[in-house]
Amino acid sequence: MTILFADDEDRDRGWLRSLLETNVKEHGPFHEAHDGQEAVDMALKIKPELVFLDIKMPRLSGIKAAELILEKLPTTGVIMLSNFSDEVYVRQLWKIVPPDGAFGYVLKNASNEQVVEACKAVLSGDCWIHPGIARVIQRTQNRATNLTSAEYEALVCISLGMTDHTIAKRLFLTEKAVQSRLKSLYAKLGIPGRGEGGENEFNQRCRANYLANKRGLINQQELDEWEAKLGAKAGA
Amino acid sequence: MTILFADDEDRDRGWLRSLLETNVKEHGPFHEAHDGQEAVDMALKIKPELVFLDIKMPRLSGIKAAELILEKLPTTGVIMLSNFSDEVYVRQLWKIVPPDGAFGYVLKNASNEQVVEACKAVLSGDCWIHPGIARVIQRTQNRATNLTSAEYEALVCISLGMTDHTIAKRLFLTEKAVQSRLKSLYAKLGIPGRGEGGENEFNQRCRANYLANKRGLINQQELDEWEAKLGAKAGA
DNA sequence: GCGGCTTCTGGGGTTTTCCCCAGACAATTG
DNA sequence: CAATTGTCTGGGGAAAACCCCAGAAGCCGC
Repeated sequence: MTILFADDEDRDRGWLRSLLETNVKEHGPFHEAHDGQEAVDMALKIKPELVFLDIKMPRLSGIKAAELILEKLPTTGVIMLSNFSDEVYVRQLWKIVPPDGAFGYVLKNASNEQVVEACKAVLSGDCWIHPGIARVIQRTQNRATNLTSAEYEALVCISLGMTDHTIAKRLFLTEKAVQSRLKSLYAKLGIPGRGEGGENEFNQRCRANYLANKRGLINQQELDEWEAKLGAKAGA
Repeated sequence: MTILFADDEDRDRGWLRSLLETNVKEHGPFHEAHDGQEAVDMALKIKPELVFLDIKMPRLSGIKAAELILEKLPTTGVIMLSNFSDEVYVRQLWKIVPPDGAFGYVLKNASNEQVVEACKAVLSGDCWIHPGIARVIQRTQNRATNLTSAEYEALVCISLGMTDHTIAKRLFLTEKAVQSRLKSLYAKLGIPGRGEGGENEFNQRCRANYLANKRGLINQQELDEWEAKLGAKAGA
């Protein structure tokens, strides 16, 4: 039984280590990585049966790391760890996991039992998804609530605080096109228009922000990365 | 040496327990609470010398718990644990800690050494503040960047997606007053006005949101609580 | 090949947000 | 006491955001 786990924080590595030591029979020494790149390197060398990957790690995200590992070793069991129940990540993960691969997605506020459960499931070829994410997954498959990439793009832009005009220039669109994207975005998020809100009238732009954050469609870290990307483009 | 720690997550209690067991000499059995209320009850009974409190806990937040404990037992050493480097919390904490009290503030991504360090500091009557928060504390004391409560209130409202008109009604102000608050808020966050942004024109409302989140002035959990409060008021 | 969907386009409108200006009042501070 | 700061007040104006409408191009599945 070869197990690798990757996390950049002392606390979480310690957590996993003691958890696995007491719950996995016939465990060998565990292999620990401190970031995504190290995890990939180690995985390719030791060919573990099971890999735990934190999503947020320096150098290489857990998602990317999983992609690289599964590319070479598609039968590896992968369990993602995350602080967030974010739709963004579930989305991304869905794309890279082989259709018949075994993987798990557990939130970091999971109980010890849940982690052990996920561990067993993945080792026996099943998937284990944290209860808190079940509804998220439903949403990614629902037409009426699942955002298209155009809408998502617009969402990111307004979340960064751009005006319609600025967005149009950045994405090479007309302002009308931007407004069109926003309109359908608001609709999918279920934000009432002017006059439909009764006593609670909303500023749709800001409301979209709030709801998107709440649903985990976006989060601060993701936005910061976008900001870096788009900001650089703007500087040129 | 009597030590109490309170956290609602398996992982973090496990972390603290093993950390303290290996690093604190002559430790007795540690006392563990699972939420804020339990922490207060236990503290009043066992009168610990040191208390670890997670900020985000069910029933009673760590901040409130600290307040109640310090009220009765002002000499207790308190170490707050947080996932965030949020200004909101530092602010609140500042108010309730007795001027000569010893307390610590450590982020949950701290290394094991840092926690031990904080522990020692507080036990010997010093304060220990996580490096990542030093600048936050500076900001809370800087005139030009520290928000007044009026500005903060406005910030929360726009982050929830309210319009000027809705805010005015909720807070019993004129719309002009709301705009006045927003204007100074934008200024303190350093958001350029119309025409001042050059190529990057901003929607100040949304930009304020983004920056406030980035600085930890607000976060999703806090907003959700406000939403519940203000939403209830609106329903009536 | 036909509907269905998304996306972009355009005209022409209302409301909201933000801008500049200036004044008044209370509380704090030197 | 004066000076400063935070807050609310007001008028009037420009720009942005949002509203309705309708049409056309492209892509997909049936």
